[in-house]
Amino acid sequence: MSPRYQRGIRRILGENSQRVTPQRAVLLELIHGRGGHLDAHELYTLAQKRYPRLSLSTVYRSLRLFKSLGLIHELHFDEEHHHYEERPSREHYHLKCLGCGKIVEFESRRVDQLKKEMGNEHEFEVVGAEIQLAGCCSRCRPQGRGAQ
Amino acid sequence: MSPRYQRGIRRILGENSQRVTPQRAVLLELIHGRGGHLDAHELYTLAQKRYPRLSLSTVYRSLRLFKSLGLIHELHFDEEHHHYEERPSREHYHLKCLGCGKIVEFESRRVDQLKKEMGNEHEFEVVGAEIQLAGCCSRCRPQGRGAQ
DNA sequence: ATGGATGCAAATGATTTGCAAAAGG
DNA sequence: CCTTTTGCAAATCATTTGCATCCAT
Repeated sequence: MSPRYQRGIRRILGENSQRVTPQRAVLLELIHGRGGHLDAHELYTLAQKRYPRLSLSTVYRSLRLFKSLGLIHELHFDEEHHHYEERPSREHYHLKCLGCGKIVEFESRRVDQLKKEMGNEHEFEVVGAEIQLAGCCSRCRPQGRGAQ
Repeated sequence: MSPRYQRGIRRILGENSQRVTPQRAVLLELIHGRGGHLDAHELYTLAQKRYPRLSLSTVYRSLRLFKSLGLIHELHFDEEHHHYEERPSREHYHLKCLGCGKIVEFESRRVDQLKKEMGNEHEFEVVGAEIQLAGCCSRCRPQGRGAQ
């Protein structure tokens, strides 16, 4: 998409002696462009519109590569498959509505405190946190807002 | 195992008009007895020692039932399959060592604060949290202890 | 040119399901 | 008894892999 992003891709792949194929470029652009939390199949379907010869195995191979290079994050919701998002500049977490599936991203200083605290308490060097809060958004509650 | 636990199982299954089969009893006792975080296959192998006729489909069917009754929790680590634990009396979270795979359970008031805070901020009624911290335990670091 | 990347189809791993037989209440 | 549950095998879904061909460098 943006030439700046294209350059970034080339640099990171190149530094790791990975080739920049059109398949990889399309996939990265999709993950970058849509802020979404796509799974492999959604990504496959979307990417095929731009590159019809694309195969599903390439999607999986690319996702594994991107993950290993730290370009993307894998999310583990309460499902049988994973979802993916661009690696965020700052670690963040997810709040998911059990009614409509809407996902809200959030950050919180409390999590940093939690990581530090648990690291000390259990003698761990904590390097990452994955948090999914589950709940019901205002649209999915009859009242429309408020607590309870 | 304990007759008290047996009675608990019978009550909960009975109230939901679910039969108490030896297969289910063995599985629940395993999940209850071992504090572990077993996956379907581990559970299958262990349960087969006590009930050799057991089939893997029954394990999966039972896990789905137990989950739907709220008897167990499903954990989503960074793997292709899930793990299970007995439903804890109080919600807790997990800290996993990337070196040896050791899992430490923890609770923290900070998480309750986080849930409340995010609920207000995003107009969600938050009903649950799943948290996995990843890190390196003292045994898996050369220094043996201390931070960084 | 040439080694890594892809497409395809087949393999694998995790989980679900159809169905007849077994068994809990 | 009668309905639910089970075991088995086959089906399904997610993901990986072997291999001949293709293509980015």
